[in-house]
Amino acid sequence: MDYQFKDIEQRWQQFWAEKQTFRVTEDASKPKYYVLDMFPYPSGAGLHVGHPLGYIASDIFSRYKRLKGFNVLHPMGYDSFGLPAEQYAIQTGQHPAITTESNIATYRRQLDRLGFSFDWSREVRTSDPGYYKWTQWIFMQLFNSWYNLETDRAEDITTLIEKFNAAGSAGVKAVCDDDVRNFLPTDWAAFSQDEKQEELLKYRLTYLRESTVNWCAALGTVLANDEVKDGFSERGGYPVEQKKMMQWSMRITAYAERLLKGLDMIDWPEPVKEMQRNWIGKSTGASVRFMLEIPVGGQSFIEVFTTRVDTIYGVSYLVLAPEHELVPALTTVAQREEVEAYIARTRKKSELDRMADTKTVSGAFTGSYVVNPVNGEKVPVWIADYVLAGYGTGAVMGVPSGDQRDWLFATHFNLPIVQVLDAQVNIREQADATKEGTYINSGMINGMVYKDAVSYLNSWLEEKGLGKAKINYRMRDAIFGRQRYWGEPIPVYFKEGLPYLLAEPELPLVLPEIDKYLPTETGEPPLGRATGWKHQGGHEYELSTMPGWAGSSWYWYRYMDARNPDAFASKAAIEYWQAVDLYIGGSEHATGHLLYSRFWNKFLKDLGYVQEEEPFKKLINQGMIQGRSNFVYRVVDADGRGTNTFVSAGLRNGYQTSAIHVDVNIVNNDVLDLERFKAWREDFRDAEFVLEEGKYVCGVEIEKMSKSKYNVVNPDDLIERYGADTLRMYEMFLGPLEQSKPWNTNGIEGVFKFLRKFWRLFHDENWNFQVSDAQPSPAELKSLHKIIKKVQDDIDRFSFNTSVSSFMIAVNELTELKCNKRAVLQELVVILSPYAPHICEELWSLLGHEEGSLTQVSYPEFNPAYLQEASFSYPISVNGKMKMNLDIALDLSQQQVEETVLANEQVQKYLEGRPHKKIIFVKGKIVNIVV
RNA sequence: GCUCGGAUGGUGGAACUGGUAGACACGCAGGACUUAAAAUCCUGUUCGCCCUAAAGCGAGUGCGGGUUCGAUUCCCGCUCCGAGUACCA
Repeated sequence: MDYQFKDIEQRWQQFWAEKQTFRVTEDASKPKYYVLDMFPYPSGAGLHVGHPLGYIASDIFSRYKRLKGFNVLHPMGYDSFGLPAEQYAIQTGQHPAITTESNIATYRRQLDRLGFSFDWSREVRTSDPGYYKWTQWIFMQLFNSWYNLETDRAEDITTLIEKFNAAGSAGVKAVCDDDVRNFLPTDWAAFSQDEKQEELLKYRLTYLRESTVNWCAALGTVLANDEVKDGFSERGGYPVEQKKMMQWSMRITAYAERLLKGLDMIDWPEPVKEMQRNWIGKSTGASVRFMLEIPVGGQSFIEVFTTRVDTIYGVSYLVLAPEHELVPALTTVAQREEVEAYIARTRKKSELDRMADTKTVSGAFTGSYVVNPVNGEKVPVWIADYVLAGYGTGAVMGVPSGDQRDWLFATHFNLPIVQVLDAQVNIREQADATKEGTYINSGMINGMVYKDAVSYLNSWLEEKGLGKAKINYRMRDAIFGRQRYWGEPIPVYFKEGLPYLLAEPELPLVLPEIDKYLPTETGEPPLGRATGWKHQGGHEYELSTMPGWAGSSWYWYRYMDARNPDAFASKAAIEYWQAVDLYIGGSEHATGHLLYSRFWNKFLKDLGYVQEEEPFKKLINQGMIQGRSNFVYRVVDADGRGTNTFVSAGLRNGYQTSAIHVDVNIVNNDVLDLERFKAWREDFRDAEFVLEEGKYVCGVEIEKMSKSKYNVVNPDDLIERYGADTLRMYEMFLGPLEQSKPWNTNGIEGVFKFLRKFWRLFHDENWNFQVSDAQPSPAELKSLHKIIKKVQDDIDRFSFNTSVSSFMIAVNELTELKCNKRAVLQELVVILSPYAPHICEELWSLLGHEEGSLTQVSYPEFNPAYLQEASFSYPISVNGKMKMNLDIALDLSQQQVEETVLANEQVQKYLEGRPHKKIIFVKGKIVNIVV
């Protein structure tokens, strides 16, 4: 029979499901390999053709690894908490759980049709109470932990209490809030329970604190920094403003250094690592105290952070952020009006304006002065919005000669510019940030070089108590609460305004039913609507829920032991599977999911629950699949009204037209199917066309794939027409996995033809299955062993597109050779099976093997002997220009080759009688005659 | 502005450590089969010149230089496109 992909694919998908072919267990006799896909949020739109790209690649890799003898964990699940289902619930009243459930069913059906080798018995859903019980449990561990800088790891909060008992706050080096109290052991003992809890909260790795947050009024919730892009929410694009609120946060800053260092140990794309480095934003410098001339507001100094302490003799002013807490106290009566006006002005500027407008210099003088600690000079204190309240101390020292922003500021306000290094040039024109040369005008460091000056100043400042070396990070603690319904409830209740954890047996704290998915009348989050939802009937629960990234920050561990009711995963399972060996997903998660996951992983390691410092050993970002839109051009009449006539793209310049998106599914190779177009929309029924060469050619544009642009290509349609094996191979054939590219269905025929041709190798001209047991010829073995090696090399470097080409070459060669030898074809079936599993299973069983045993065989052994040749057709070039080919035996020496080449008549013709200077000979590669 | 990635035929792309540029496929053109169409198969297809044709000659991997017997590949300088990031002191 001809290649009946529909029957074949249905049969094997059913077979795999019934026999649970891809179910894995921890098998100590085999090496393990963990292949993970970023699990999807099940949106209502279902999968488009771009989504499976990464899943296909990871599936090929998983199947290949199995053939190579690995015990492969390859699971799939759903990140099923999230905003869209909740927005839908607000509009329709439908419970998000119901929407989510039906979306998951659609996803599952679509995934199943692609023939993936997932172990579905390990499926997870983040919105399942059996799953989020453990998300809540991890939250509780974080609440019960603090970060000890002496041991450089998270520890149980009890070790902190012991330290307080033994030596008070002085005995503790921790990552904590800025406003921790100083106390003696006796003070600690005298604190009330509430006071103790309040103090401990400043140390916990998840904590409640009044913080400035990104408030998105339209979504009714706060957002983390990575969920905000250019002042708008990443989801939905609504405006975001700064607001002070009591919020749960995660002390991710405690792990800043380890998150940074860990990047050097993992095999990730450099851009992702670079983005994380920038996000963490480490800078090495010093904090320096400038004493106030007159102490104000209980403060006697202003602290600045600088990366160039060596330029401190060049300071001609200090600048504070307009929001800096000392500004009101520092402002003198004479300057009050100007300062207040300036603050009012900056406040009015939105975040966006402030970012867009980086050119204009602005600021105001407070009227106060500080003293430069190194030379006792009087330094004026200004405020300006180029200093950010949120970074460092919110105050900087202005060194106009070394920093361009300071230079612009000083020039604008006529402040002095002092040269500090003899190597600085042109500082009248612009700042020179060089570190070269030796110091001048710089008191005690005059004549020193950069390195010495920095360490000298740092120790001098530290000795005097006026400053010290300091490392600063740009990364902030992550806001962890969301004022939304469809997320994990935070397992906390309040007593006397202080948060307390639930007891472990009370988990999971299940999301309560509510009447409407909106905030309460008093502005509380939706959970405030739940009636009678109180801890043990008395205390208020926390009403915000966890953010979207909570459930995805540890899910790879749940796959290891997905149904365990007693632990997030058993110790044995974690010890066996360890970490993810290959992780495939989109680069949009570079600073969100991938950073938070690394953070939680390190935390779980500190507590001894997991062993690996880094969760994802190798990461690959699959490229985005963009949409490719097609257009028709409607002729517009003199009044600007659309007519009933559509002109082909090549002729549209002769007309006044308007471009209309046309469904890409009724266009083939940019040629419009006229009948289907007329049937597509009622108003096009009587359409008339101006054709070119008898065809209507559509215009093309690359855009995002979306319904409104009619450019969505659904995998189901393609599977219907060509089958899953064709689609799988075509998606790989499109180009390198990591490259972004527009989807174009043109060309899928080529892959389909290939599979038919492959099928035909096993059949005679009447489609009867027929293979021969005869010995393969050397040419056939050569083809086979070429592909054995090629595919193995390609998969090892994730170059799936090139293997598809090689398969085509192999099948072309074998067709040419009329090869139907079992010994060759059988091996070929194994090699192709990761790419096109259905057809290969079918042929495998037709070859007489036990059904389904294809997944247990080994990848064929490569034998280089079959590729060895006696001679090679050398390209002969003259002065590096290829002229001709010449067949020469491979075992000849350089001298023999030279003689052979020079003796050749045609070669002599190219030399035109010129004597050769030398002959370059690279065995098996090239002969180059230099004249 | 900074960081990263990219640029190869009409199109997607290949060329892995410097060694025959354009594999493989799409599209297109021509042909076979067919009453016809579809499907299938065969041939050609980087560009230019020359030509009935065969053959030949020249140019060619964004642009300009360099290293080398030899450069899509390495180095220097630029142009354009894409992504991320942005007063971070």
